[in-house]
Amino acid sequence: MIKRVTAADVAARAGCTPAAVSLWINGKTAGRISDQVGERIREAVEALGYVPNRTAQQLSTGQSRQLAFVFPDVWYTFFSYILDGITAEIDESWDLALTMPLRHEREQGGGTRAALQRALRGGPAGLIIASPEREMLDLVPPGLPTVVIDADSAPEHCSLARYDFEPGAAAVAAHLSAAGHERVGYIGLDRRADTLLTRRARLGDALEAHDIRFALPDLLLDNIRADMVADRVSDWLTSDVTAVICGDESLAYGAIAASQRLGRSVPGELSLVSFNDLAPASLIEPSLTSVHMPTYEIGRLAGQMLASRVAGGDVRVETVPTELVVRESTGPRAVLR
Amino acid sequence: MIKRVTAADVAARAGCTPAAVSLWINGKTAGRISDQVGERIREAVEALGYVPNRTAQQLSTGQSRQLAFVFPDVWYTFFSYILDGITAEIDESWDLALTMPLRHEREQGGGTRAALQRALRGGPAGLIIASPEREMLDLVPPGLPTVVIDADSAPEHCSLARYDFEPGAAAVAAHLSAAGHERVGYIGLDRRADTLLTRRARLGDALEAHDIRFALPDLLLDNIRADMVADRVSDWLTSDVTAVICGDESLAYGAIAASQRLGRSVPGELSLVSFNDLAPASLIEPSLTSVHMPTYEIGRLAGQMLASRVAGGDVRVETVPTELVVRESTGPRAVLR
DNA sequence: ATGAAAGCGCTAACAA
DNA sequence: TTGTTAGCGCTTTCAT
Repeated sequence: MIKRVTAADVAARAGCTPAAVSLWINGKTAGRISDQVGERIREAVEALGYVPNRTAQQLSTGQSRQLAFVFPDVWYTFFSYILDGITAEIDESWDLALTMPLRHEREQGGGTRAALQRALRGGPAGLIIASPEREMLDLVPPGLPTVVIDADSAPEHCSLARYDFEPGAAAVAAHLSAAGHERVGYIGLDRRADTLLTRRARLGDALEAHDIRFALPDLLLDNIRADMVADRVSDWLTSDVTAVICGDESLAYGAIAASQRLGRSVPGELSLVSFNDLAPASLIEPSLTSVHMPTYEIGRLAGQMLASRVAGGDVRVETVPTELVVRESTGPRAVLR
Repeated sequence: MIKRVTAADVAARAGCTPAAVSLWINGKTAGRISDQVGERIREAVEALGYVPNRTAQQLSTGQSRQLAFVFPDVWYTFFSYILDGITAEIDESWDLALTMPLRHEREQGGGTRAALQRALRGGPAGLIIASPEREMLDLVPPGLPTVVIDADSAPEHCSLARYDFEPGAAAVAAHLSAAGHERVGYIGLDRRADTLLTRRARLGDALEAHDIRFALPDLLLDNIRADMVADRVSDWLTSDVTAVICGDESLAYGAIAASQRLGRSVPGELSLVSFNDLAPASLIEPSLTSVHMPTYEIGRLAGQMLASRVAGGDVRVETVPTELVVRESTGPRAVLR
């Protein structure tokens, strides 16, 4: 760490004690610091460019001004939306420490537990965990204000902001059914995250209610890079299905590419639906029919919940609905050769 | 912060002093701690679940295990690539604290200075700053190991990893010239970042060498959201130009949408080129002709440079070339009505 | 209204 | 080889 100006330096210049500087800095000046001394301190702080040492403050008070945000993968724009929501709700007195699996941790699968552990050792005052995996949440110290985003459930002592996938999934099923589809396939992410498993489960229920069945075993991928997805999809996709549902938007881009490479046009010869619906969904060609998840909103919600929690408020659980946005990537069931 | 087990607790149980615990924890046991005491400490640490308090360590040693990464905007996937590169080069003993402008800071323009200040008060051992603005770098304390990414220049005491835009820009000019374009327009981002200004400057030089001129005043935007970009482009684009160059890929998506909305097909009636070339460039329709910037590689480079700098190595400056990737969004000059 | 002093949990220099 | 002591920079309680 770099040698910096300390409260003692300021005190020396202002002709008072470090304690007075502390009081003044923290605005606890009422009935404690006279105006003259206050003014001298102000001048000295200004002149010396004094900035309190957070580490010392933290050690002294036992309170950190750091909020930690743990998320599984840098590659999902999804987390940009959440982050944007969170930062809209917290003020500049907080430090936001983002923690994600390191590259080698990700390569050997997951790494989110390790990421959480690293986040914890920074001694945060509050914690936000996005799209956690099953085995992670038991690491969260009870007593640490925590909000979990995008999971079915969380420990008692954690606030929770989650999606209700039921309406979105029901709409997908109704939409595909109306278009005559009866045999579909599912492409998912190979991670044990609540949110992913639930999307699949709600979808399964909804499709069953419409007598639509999965005609291929699910394709589970561990990577969302479009080119890698495209390769795997090419080997998997057969003429057994007339529609494919992707558990996440990121997978759909590769699926579209693969489908076209195989000579099956979208939506002419294959319909494609996804979950997530971020900005690119409406930009690609064909634009993507997708279950919209209000992600910026859930980020704001999480930010609010954490702020209130850290301030001593109660644990809250909020659920926001999803809905289907129909675009160009779905159409009537193809007549198969 | 949660009440935790301290070294004193461990010492009490092991029948030694806190100092011995510290030595043992830090592996400085040679000739200092006997095997018997060491074993008792090990047992006590184990039984009590002792984890050293980072804050106290940091205050005591003056050394933090935190690396700070400052970047201007969550919305650029660009930074995901960099982050991916950085995390490939650092090990788990480091905490990586990401800092970006808060939402309200961004709204009133920039906020990157504020973000840097927030990063600094965490007392990082090293610093990476991506795509800085002109007035930021003077805030960096000399003596703090720092690497600047994606800027023309940096203070003496900072390492620098930058792009050479000259080859990319030259290729753009040659490509457009060969296709017969003579009048073009430029869409940029309204931020005083070196990288953006330099892209524009190198492009200007290169086009001039090919007698291609800017037939419209540059359109400078403060937002990269495709829908907002599209609106502004619609008002700006005229038949004076047959090709448009975007300073960043993110702008091109909106530009394509706007162009098509105005009834000018791409590339039939308008050619489009961008800088940056991230994954979506090859996925959208038409795929984007773009100046490729090796961003993951520059992230790794930065990670290496910082690691070596923190370990006492020298300041380094590295420059990586850019190159044009020709795809579908450019074609022969349109015959204008 | 002000100053002195203790202590947060750890490390490092010192003495024993 | 071990134990003691003095800080790191700040906050806070207690005298003055």
